[in-house]
Amino acid sequence: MCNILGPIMDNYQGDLSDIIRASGASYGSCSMGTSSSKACAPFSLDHFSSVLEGFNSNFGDPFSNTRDPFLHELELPAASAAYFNSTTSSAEISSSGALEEATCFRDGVAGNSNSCVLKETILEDDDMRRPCNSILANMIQISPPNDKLPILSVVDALSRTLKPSGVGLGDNMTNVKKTLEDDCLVGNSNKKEMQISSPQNPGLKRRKSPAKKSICVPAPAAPNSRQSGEVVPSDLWAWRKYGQKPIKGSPYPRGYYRCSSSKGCPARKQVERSRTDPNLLVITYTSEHNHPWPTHRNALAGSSRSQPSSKGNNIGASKNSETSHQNEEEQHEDSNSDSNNVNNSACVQEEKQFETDDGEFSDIGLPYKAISNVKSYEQLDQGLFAELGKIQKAHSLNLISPPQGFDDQQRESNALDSFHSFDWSGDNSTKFHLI
DNA sequence: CGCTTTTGACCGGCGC
DNA sequence: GCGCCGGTCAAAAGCG
Repeated sequence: MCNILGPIMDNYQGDLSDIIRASGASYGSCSMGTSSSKACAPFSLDHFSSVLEGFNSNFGDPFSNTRDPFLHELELPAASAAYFNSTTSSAEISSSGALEEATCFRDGVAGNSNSCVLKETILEDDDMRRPCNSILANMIQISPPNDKLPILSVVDALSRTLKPSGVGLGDNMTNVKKTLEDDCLVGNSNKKEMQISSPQNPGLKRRKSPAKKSICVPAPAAPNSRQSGEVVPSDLWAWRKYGQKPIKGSPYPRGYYRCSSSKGCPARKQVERSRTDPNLLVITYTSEHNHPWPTHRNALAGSSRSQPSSKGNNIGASKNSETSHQNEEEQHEDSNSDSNNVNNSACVQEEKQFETDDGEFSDIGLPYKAISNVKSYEQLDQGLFAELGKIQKAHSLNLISPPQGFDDQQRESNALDSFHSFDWSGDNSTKFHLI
């Protein structure tokens, strides 16, 4: 499962940010330690901190600023996207460039929704057919090659950026490079299950639209659980719900949220359950924050309101975990007690693997030692995510006021962001899932 | 008081 | 032009 770069590079048609995101997935997969993670090299703590640093600077979503350092410089001519499930090597391709619906994969295990997909959609003008880029957990999306940036230089840059602390990743990157040489640069992009539709779609006309990124995460609670409300995975931004609409073709309404951290912030997000898998939430981020991410959430009042006494059709309305840690804790407790919560069970299983396997990563630099001795999974969570929170907190200041020497290379490191804009300290089922 | 959620109304884009 | 649909607005009410 760790070897994510393999299927990517076998079919590589993307740009640097794609590779970096792929590496982010690999990072997440490897460092958390599963039975298959031995093949992956550990990352240094510096790298991990950089990853955390990069999480929060723009979108509330995990991949907000990953696009900027590269895609803003590159004018990619076309877009097609592949969604990889590294577990099964299956892939779906989309060339539309527009987000129709986030695709949620399962890893083949019934009821185990630990595979998440993120799509990024950038629609800027009528001719714009830019790549959709994303990874989350073991799901990877790649996009077409950029003829202005040689792929090998992309890999070189990635090799520098990843700062592997061991030899394994370096070897992996070498393999990546070789794979690119062997496959991609000679135009062999049709492998495995991958089906790449033509990126050229001259007749396609789209209206102007802000960048959109969509992420699919396990729903913290089933719709029919004790809490009728949608529990949205929390991130570090404060969001205010401003609307909810039933969506045609979906039995679940879509909630509309805007950033309440700063007045006038254009950031928006939409949250809805996947119509194909109610256990998954599709979160679509629109526009970017125009302010640093908040050091504290200023949205507390009214966030812990009790459920409405009537109008039971308000799926996704009565409880919002976005700004309420109390809600998150309740949800945590709820999901722990819900034996039918398949997401939770999947998470527990992964954490158990991690707990018994931490010796493999004693030199990683991540706070594994603090985790290794905990007894319960809850303690495991608290230990890990408390440490992550410390790192995150420490680096938040840098985000607000970047230190001198915050150069392009560091931004590249930040571009390796991945997962932490979701609240890792609350709901068990919404945490970053170990792979 | 300041924030939230809820929810019907409103608006604009799009297809016919 | 009309209807559908998605996105937003704003008033009402609740919470801390």
